Amino acid sequence: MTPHDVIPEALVNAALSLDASLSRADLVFTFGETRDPTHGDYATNLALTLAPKLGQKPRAVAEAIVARLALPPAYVSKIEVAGPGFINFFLAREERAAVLARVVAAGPRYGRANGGTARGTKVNVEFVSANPTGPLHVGHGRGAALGDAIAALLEWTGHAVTREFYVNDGGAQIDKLARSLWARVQQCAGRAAEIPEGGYHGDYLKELAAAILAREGRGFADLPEEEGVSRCRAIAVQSQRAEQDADLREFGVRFDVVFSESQLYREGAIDQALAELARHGVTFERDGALWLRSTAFGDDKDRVLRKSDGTYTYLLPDIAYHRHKRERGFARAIDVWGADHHGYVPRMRAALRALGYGDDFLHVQIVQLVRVMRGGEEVRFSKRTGEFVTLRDLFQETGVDAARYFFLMRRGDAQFVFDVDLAKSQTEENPVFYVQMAHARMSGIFRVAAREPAQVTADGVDLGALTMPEEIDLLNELTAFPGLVARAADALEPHRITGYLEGLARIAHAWYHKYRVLGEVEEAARLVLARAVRQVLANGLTLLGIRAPDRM
RNA sequence: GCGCCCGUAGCUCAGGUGGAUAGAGCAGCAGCCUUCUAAGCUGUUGGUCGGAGGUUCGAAUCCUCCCGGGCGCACCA
Repeated sequence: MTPHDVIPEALVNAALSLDASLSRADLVFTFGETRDPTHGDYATNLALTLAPKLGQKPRAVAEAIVARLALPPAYVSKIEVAGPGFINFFLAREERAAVLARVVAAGPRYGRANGGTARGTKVNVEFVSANPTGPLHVGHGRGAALGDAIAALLEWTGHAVTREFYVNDGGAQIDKLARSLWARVQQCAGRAAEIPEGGYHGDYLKELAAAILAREGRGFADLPEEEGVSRCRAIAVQSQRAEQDADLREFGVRFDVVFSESQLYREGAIDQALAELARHGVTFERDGALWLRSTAFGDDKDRVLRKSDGTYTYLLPDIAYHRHKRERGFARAIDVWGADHHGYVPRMRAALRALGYGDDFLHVQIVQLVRVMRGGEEVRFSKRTGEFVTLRDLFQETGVDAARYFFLMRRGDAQFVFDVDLAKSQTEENPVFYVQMAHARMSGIFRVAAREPAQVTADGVDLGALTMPEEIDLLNELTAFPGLVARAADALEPHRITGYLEGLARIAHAWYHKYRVLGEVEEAARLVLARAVRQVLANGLTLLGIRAPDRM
């Protein structure tokens, strides 16, 4: 039980006792850490929001609530009504230090939710989902880090999460890839051949073509064109998928499910989706094509599902895919998409409405494209010209930890400039090193003391010895962590965790620099504090998929 | 033209779903190593929250309009 559980509960009970007509739904208020220590440790605006409903002055309501507040004995040292009607709580010293016992007891699980409303809810997080037409670039890396962290946040708050990768292995892009590869095979065999219009010019197809000829023999180039293209298609998809998987694995991202578009065709899911849309009466024919009446569901124009040439647009398999997710039992589907797809959101949402799904089923998290800076200049990349900044290039240069951290330290929907030089630097300016260094320093204390952090507990230790301002700050920060994780998960915003870690690391560095642990009269208490700080730094980093090293 | 995202210190960005005097980090300036990592710490300068209205006890946050940037508006994916 943390102050975040205890005090709000007491507030609710006190408020309800004020007036018989009040119900829990009337009590809308915030409770949280204060920014200014003179306002105590925690504050609530309950009286301010309640006053209009009761027709009384906020400060009078606040006084009435305080008078009826039933908190455990010696829980707070002071409660005051301040400003326009805030209620400020000053935690008793023993209660503040009690967080250390909670951290020690929970260990790597500190910050995970162990109860609540959405326990075990099945959530599907689909991310990266790069077409198998080439290597992963830095934008995919950002999506990978973000999707993985969002999935982790949901796991930490008790959801049953499936990490999923969708492979577009049908459609025109793959056809172009296959024909581009076939052209490279011809060129490699010494024949004149052109990369088709809109095809792929990258060197990786040259290398793949050479490998094919080496493996299959030069007769491969003599196959009839359609057979050659067909075999190139299978080889190209398989090869690109294998490379993407290898990159992702090294980047620390693992998927539970890799789902192929072709599976939807094989299972008849496309036709089923089409039939269900027809059954809902939301399709119509015009100009030889089959359309979805998406304007009836918030889209700004109707959309083609089946083109006049009989083939399907991308929308239909995508509808079938999300219907498939629903039928697999997921209560929510979170899709992490690149910014270049954001115009696609309204029609997807409209399609799911047409199927009768609630708007809370699909959440599309847009991830803005990444610009890469090195040596003060922007590094350009383009699939068209074959010039790449691949994800692999990036994390091999900066390290996986730095790359992941950088991708996560900004909101996903904000534009982002990746400073390669900063990510590589091993100084305080680099936030990931700064945070990891704080963890390493806490570890260093135990190394010098020749003690295992796990063996240091709060049992029998006088935690009242922790009285310095930095120590009070640290205790408050540690207390705030579980609530922060919950809010970050709710908002699907991992960058809140990096911000928290930098703040915690800052105080930890200041504390470390200013006070000694070993050999001081406060040693026992400070060792417990160091252990708890180390644990929470590690938990936050681990959640984000970043290592917490014991030495740098 | 329409839609979505964004505009906060010189720079890069936070700002807990409307709260108290808008915060960090870099950069700048001034300091700190016989000590568990100076791979660090301390102090300090710096603001018309793009602009104008509105909603209310209270707005960086919500609404409207305008300015400026990015992206998207296919019988492509």
